[in-house]
Amino acid sequence: MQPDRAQPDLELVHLLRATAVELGLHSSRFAQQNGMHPTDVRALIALMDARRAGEETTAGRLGATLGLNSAGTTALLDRLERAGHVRRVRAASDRRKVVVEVTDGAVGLGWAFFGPLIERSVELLRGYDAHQRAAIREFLDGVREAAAEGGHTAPG
Amino acid sequence: MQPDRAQPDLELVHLLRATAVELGLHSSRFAQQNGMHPTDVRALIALMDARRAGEETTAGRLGATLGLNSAGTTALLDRLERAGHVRRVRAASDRRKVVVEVTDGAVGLGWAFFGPLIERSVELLRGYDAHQRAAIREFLDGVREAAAEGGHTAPG
DNA sequence: GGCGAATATCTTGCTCAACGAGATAATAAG
DNA sequence: CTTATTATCTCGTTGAGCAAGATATTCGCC
Repeated sequence: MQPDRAQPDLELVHLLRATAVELGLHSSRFAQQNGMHPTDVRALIALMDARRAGEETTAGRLGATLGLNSAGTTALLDRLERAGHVRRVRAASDRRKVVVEVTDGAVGLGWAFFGPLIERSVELLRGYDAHQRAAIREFLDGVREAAAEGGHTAPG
Repeated sequence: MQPDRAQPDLELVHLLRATAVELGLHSSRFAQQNGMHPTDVRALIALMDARRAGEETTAGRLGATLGLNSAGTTALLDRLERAGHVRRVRAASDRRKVVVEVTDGAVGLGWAFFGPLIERSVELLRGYDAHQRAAIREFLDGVREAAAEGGHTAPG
């Protein structure tokens, strides 16, 4: 297991890592441009993912997804609400619960920033045939699973 | 540009993002298992990358890479040195500079944790032909470049 | 060779995200 | 109606990172 084998496959693995890093930095820029912290962006993404899946997100569930304790989750929601990115709504069914709703403004902000990147990615994918897309899908899914082994943070 | 189009290409973009997130969480677990913070792991990775490329890394250069100011960089190096992951060595040519060296222990720690994931990734890649690998490489590289482009402006 | 400017790192004092512990409010069980 | 459970919030503390400035080394100039 030498660290420096000039192997084409290893180069691709490094490229995947570099891409992951660059995506993280892209999110950081979004955070900084809007006076937010990385955690705030992660929270908004988690909330939008849940919304896309048609699920309600409570404060506790969001905190668990992000790996925050209750105090941190409260502070996070305070920041996001103060900035107008989310609304706290007491659940009608169980009034202990606080359902977190993303505002339209935050959704628009996210699309304006991440939209171009997503569109560019889709455009890139159009250039490949079914065989190639299957390879991309399988490779990414395989790496994702391998990385997820040994500790699970429940997705939304 | 609706957020919820059930489009195969969009699914692949989401998969890439999910993979990037999972790789980030994998690094976080490494950090937590070794009593480190995310920044410390980023620093070690940057140092090992530089070493792989045969470059010396000074304190200032490392801080610039990570986006830390000098105070933060000093504190980071204090943590890493206290934990035995790096050594500070005054450069012989310019004794103002501090060259940061990763210890063998830290390298071993990193390989023990990230090695299996890298090997699994290489193994996955062996299953694809040149055509498919080219697609993976081009797609990842294209997304990386798109994400690296700074000029995305959010609406006011 | 000595002096001031430039460079690289470290020190000090502060801010704020996140933690632990526990309070408060609402629901569920007996 | 009383007690246990669940969901969120409050209070006090820790520590990563920042801004500003101190310290140490090198370079340019004469």
